[in-house]
Amino acid sequence: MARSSGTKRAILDAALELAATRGITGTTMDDVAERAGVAKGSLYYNFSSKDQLFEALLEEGVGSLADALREARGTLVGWAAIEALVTALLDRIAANAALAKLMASEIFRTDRAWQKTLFALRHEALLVFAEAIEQADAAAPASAGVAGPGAAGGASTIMASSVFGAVLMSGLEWLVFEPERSRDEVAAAILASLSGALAPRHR
Amino acid sequence: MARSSGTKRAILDAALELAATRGITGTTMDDVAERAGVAKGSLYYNFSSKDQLFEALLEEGVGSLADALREARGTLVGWAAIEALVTALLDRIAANAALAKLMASEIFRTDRAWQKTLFALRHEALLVFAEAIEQADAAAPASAGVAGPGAAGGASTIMASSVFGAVLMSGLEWLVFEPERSRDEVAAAILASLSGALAPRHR
DNA sequence: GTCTATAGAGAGATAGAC
DNA sequence: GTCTATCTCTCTATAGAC
Repeated sequence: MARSSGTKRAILDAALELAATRGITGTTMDDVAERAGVAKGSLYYNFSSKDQLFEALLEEGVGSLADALREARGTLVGWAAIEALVTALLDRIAANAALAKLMASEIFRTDRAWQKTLFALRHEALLVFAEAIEQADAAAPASAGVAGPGAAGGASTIMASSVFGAVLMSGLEWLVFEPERSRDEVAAAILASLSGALAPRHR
Repeated sequence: MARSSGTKRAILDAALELAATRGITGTTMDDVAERAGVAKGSLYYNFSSKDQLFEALLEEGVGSLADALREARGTLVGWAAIEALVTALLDRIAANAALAKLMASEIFRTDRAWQKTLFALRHEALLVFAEAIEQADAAAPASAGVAGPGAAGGASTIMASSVFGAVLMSGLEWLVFEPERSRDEVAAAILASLSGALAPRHR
């Protein structure tokens, strides 16, 4: 469900753009109304409160992330799956930098009205990574210093965060501070850091 | 310089704790005063404004990070340097989770009064990683699909973000959502993801 | 150097006309 | 379904006593 009259969409878009730079708490309903080109009353006609507006925004944005990741992985396994997930996530960050910034700043907040919603969505997205990692980790050879397959000993959610964090931070570093780089260059750098380019050959 | 009378310290500590969960904009000067056990007037006696208070806080916290990282690296090179940096950063995140949360949520904001200060400090910390990476990357064998040493082709700041992001996100995932795990387990999972545990043996 | 009290601006939310 | 006008509360910051 997208729109009643386009107004809802305009409000969500305006709210996202503003919150990406000022943060949610720093974005006022007056700002959103002005940017969306509607009156403040219309905000409250479409959303019951500021909290509810941003919950809807995060639900829409982060909610589709897990689907996109699952689709990107498809039937791939092992390192190919990791590669696909990393580049898909990077592309999504590039296509929606505002949402990525918002995610980065909200994901570890524990006092929000929408905390449960966001937590569930975050968990779902991480799970796609964790599944691919469990499978790839089991298949890969022993890694340096740690005993064989399953190197992380069941800590696949931590490894998933690790990969997710690597992509999110690099992606935003690129978009916010080094926009002159190409997408492929950034993707290659991330994949290099994850493929052991920094490690010696003991694996 | 730490204190005039302990009041400054108490204010900074209170501000950090509150901002870690509510965010800076969501933290009021009244909250800070109450938690610090002083009157609001004392906040403005010690800091000229709310912005200045939080700038001082970030400067103190993030500013010491680069020093700590440099010290952790010491004279190590190659993968040993990366390992030392990763574990040092993880330990610092664990020791100061509040600051880590704050960093995660402020690092990509571009509208803050203290933006220039924070950018410079962030850059300094990333540089320590970038230097170690340039050296390790040049020394390591060819990585999968990409031509030999210097795999990232000068994108060492992106690789640095990648490693930094991996540690920051995993560290917070651990502290916020999976505190029952041990530090060593988390460190091992992060290092595994960076040492190529997920990649095939083509390197 | 720390307090209380308050000024003044800005925030979320609602009422009611059109 | 959208607007304008306004209510009420909260926030930053300051003034002035102690």
